[in-house]
Amino acid sequence: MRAWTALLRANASAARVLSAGLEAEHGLTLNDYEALQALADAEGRRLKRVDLARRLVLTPSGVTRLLEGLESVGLVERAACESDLRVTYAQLTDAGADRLEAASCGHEGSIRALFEGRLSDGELVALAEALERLSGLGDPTEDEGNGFG
Amino acid sequence: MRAWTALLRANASAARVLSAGLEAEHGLTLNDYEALQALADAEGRRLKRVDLARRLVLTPSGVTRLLEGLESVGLVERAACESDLRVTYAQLTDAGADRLEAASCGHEGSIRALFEGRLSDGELVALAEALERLSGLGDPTEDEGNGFG
DNA sequence: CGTGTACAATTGAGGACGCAACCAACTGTA
DNA sequence: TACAGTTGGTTGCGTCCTCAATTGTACACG
Repeated sequence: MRAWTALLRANASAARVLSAGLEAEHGLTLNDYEALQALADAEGRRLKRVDLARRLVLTPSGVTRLLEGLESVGLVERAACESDLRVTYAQLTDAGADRLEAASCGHEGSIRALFEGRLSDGELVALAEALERLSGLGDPTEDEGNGFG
Repeated sequence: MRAWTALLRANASAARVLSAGLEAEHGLTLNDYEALQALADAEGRRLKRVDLARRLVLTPSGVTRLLEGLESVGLVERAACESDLRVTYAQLTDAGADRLEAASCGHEGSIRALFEGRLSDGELVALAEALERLSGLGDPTEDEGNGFG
């Protein structure tokens, strides 16, 4: 998760503004964008749908619906898993990578414009780190050595 | 906005857990709770609907629907404004104050339990302060001298 | 080799919320 | 008084997301 992702979650109105811009210019919602980015960062440009859900802080059903849209326009496709027939990978297509590439520059600029002058780089990092530490709070599956109990 | 409110916004799963508990025990969603609290804190225990919307980071239509529920169970009622016939106040009733009182202790305990061990008090304050500084980010009505521009 | 439990993914139903459009009332200008 | 522009509030509609239930597969255990 990039540094500012958690900050956007805390700021509904900022997220809306960004999402609207992204949608107008590239036909992507903020969640679409983050899904593409998660896939682009992943090994082989693909992720199990369950893992993508965790990464986006969505339920599996939310991911199914999110990917529906991305699959229908060819930015993501399904890929089978050889070792486990239950899992379906979400695989970033070349078109998806291109779209992400096209959107990322403007998007990151928008983010910088939003945060600039409000938060120093140091603060941004500290904040993101602290929020990161809280991520998964309240998640029933949270036992990944978070320095807890 | 209390210190942890912004932190909950950044943590969807934690917010869901709290909301579920609140709903099971007191019949209130997290937003219901925060609306009651905003009214309880306000002068005369009442707020213009527009102001409540800003406080809860909701649009006016969201507030209309949120208050629908609270009005239907008698926790909030409508009150007219003498000087401006357009405005309707959301007025906390005695029942609403009682319900808030009943819920607050357990709720704050739940929050403490969630955050405890992850964040020191100092970190909590620093984080909340920084998030506070970002609040309203992207809001078109943001011209309150945020050191921007 | 069946049988029970766990898990990935999807589907149907419903909730929360934003946006756009709307109405009513306030304000300033002439 | 007449009119335009702004603001408070509500409603219709669409979107996104969760929850609960379901299907198909994996894996342990007798």
